Amino acid sequence: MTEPQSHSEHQIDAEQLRQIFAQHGLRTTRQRESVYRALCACGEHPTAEQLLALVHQIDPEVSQATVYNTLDTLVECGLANRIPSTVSGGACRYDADTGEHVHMVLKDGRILDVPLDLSQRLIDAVPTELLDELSQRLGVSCSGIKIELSGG
Amino acid sequence: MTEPQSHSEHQIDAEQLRQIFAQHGLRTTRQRESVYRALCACGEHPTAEQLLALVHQIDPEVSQATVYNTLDTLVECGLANRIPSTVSGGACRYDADTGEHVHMVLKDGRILDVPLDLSQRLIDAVPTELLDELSQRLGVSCSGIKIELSGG
DNA sequence: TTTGATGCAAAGACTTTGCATGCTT
DNA sequence: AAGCATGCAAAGTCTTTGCATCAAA
Repeated sequence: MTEPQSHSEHQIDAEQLRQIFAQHGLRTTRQRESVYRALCACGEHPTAEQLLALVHQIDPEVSQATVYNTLDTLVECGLANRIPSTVSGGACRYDADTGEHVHMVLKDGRILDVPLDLSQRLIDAVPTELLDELSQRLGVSCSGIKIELSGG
Repeated sequence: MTEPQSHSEHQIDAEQLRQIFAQHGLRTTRQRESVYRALCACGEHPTAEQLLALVHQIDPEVSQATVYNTLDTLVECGLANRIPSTVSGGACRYDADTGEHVHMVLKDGRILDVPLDLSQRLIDAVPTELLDELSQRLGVSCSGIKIELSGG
């Protein structure tokens, strides 16, 4: 029934990753590659702690601090998204799929991806003219829209 | 231009508040009333720390721990909403307006309310049939939808 | 009077940071 | 060789909790 989503079929190989890091003035390290690979391979949206466990399966010599630092790096490079926790003080989750898509937050805290076609249709359903009107009335420009579903 | 929103013209008086607490098996205390009043009076969406400062203006004898506890209580009673921070480890913000409305998160971390009429139109723009289709495909029922805009 | 609620401080969860060492460039 | 990145542990931020005291019902 609940088939796992994985539309982040990592289109980024080692060489492209190196280039992206370089474009941001960053070095390519074994740890950064491991963290990124583990995140891409993970069907779910892991917390930093869960991700460390996954990373250790392929590279035991990575510290938790480096996972945190690297996740910040990946987010800055546009290689990952940070998903804030919905509960007080809860851990953020991370997503290697930076394409615009919708999440569904389950009661147990897990987060499912909404299939790309449905995500697109949901986002497209929001009329641009509403956002324009809003920008005018609030006096600030609207630069993004995020839709989040809840379910269980 | 950027006129402050305040469509939470606290429709709840002291007596109604008491009743709501009672319905949840909770006592009405001076601290709970103060925290709720301060939250309603606050045009912005304060953090727990900011709210303590506001509460102290009308009732200096309230502790930070009680503000945290009371905010949990208010959320459970449906008297407030918790808005998770968008940054790692950031403080949650709270909103006395529990009606369905859209938030716009500014780059500086502040959160604006989208005027009720626009919020409604944004939410209504999402087609129900898409959510139905999604529920079927993911095998979970969709119980809520949240739209968040970003701007600055 | 009987609990539930508070205040304080300590503990807990999550994340960041300082510094010496190592590795990428 | 130069300097960024790592690992470790400590510190920092936000939130919850244990326990004695207080107050609502």
